[in-house]
Amino acid sequence: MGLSEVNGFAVTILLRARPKMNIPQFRIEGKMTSENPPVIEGRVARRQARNRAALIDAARLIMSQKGIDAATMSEIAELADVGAGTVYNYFKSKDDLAVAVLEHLMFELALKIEKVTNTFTDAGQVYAFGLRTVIDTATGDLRWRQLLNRSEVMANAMFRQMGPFAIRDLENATKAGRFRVTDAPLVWTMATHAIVGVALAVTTDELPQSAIEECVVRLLCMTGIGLDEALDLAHRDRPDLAAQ
Amino acid sequence: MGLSEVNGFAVTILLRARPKMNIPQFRIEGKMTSENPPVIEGRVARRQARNRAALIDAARLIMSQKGIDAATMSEIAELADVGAGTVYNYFKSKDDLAVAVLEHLMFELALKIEKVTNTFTDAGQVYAFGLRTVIDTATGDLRWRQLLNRSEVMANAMFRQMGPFAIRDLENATKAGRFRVTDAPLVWTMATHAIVGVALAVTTDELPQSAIEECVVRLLCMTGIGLDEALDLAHRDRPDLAAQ
DNA sequence: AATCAAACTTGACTGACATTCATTTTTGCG
DNA sequence: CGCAAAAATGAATGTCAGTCAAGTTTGATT
Repeated sequence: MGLSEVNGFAVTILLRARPKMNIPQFRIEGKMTSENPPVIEGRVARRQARNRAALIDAARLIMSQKGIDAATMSEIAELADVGAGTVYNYFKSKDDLAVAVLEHLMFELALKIEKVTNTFTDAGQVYAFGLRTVIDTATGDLRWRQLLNRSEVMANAMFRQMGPFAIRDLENATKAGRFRVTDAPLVWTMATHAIVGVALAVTTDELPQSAIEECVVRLLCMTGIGLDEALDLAHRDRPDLAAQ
Repeated sequence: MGLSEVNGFAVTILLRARPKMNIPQFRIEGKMTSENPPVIEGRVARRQARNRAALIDAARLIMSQKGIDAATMSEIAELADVGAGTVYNYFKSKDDLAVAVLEHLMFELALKIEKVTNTFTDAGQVYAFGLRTVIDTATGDLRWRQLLNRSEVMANAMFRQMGPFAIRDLENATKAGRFRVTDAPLVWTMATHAIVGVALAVTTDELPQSAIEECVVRLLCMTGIGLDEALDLAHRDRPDLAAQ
């Protein structure tokens, strides 16, 4: 929804990648994970919130189209309808903006998953469902494809935004005797990087589509349940996310 | 061996990162994975081999010092003692050069591991030992630290250069009834990305040093042996690699 | 040894940005 | 309305990655 413009690809694409950047400074504080519009004080604050959101949105659009590196700050600024210099009032650097975009994306997905799984009774199944949804999204959603190329950033954003949920689930399932995880953050770190790696390989056709299913199984193996139980867990019914 | 010069860090470091690059063309063919100096025909060919090696060496030195993005082509060319333009006769682009550097590094390590493990009798143990060695190197060797920031490239190089060995071991161990792996390339893809991710997190102090041990265990879990067997395998005696 | 074309080198130059900063505009307030 | 502080702006700066026209080297041929 909302990908209307920029139908094909600008034919004028210059295959650029990885420029150099300087050490930046900036002013405006304030986070805003986009979920929670609990009335913002003051007109300025509101405009800033709007600008920030517009920038993230514009960046998301352009970056997921041409890739993070090929996106230029000026076009992002223009699409967000602010001056080129203004971007730096909101984000320290291009990379910082990219991180914001990715975290935004991840947080949205985390919430979507949370909404479905909070009715589940088996903590293990919650984790399994989360894994599968993330991989499916990463390989299926066009908007993610280009972003996968910066895997550390992607995996990091995934770690931070979905981590609280994932780690909670890993620990719950362990308490319930379902999993055997001693260091949940470690397992989740490994999972995020593996997911991004596999997603990248699948979208590049280095791995077949079918690897996704098996990937979920292997990620479940990492939780210390055996292969058989992992297979069982992975193949259980899974409710559908209300498709994006 | 041979890291003599550049003792500390140039204090003049400019924190740069990710420039833009164009689509390149180039001429000279020829690989040369550095292992196998089987007499190269002709003076030209020899000079080219020397240049290529010098470039990879220079790039390795500088990139592992300032990071891949912050390294500039000119300084690499200068250190390798060739003209700035010459680099492009050997490598299509900066990224291409970086890939060559990483693959070189990986191949060396793969051979080192191979040399030790080809006396092992248990295929599972070979894989386990390989995993541990890679993680130890990635987190311990200073020269690797900076390179981890481009995780996709790193993981990719690892996949390609060590993959033949790793996949062979996974399959052998499976045939021997030791592991239960149906799709070895997938498992190895997941492993490489997870390894790089964990190494990155450890060198960044986001994960404790102790995570390394547990990481090996969890990677072994992915092979379909249970947690207990994984623990057992991970804790077995491991011969030392003749230290770098 | 002299000649020549092909194969290589070279480094000055170009085009592209990311980021900065002097100015201008907007706000909030007395 | 008048001001100082906070924000926005876009022209200007600095830094490369990658190109290319001109200069060298090579080895084959005479």
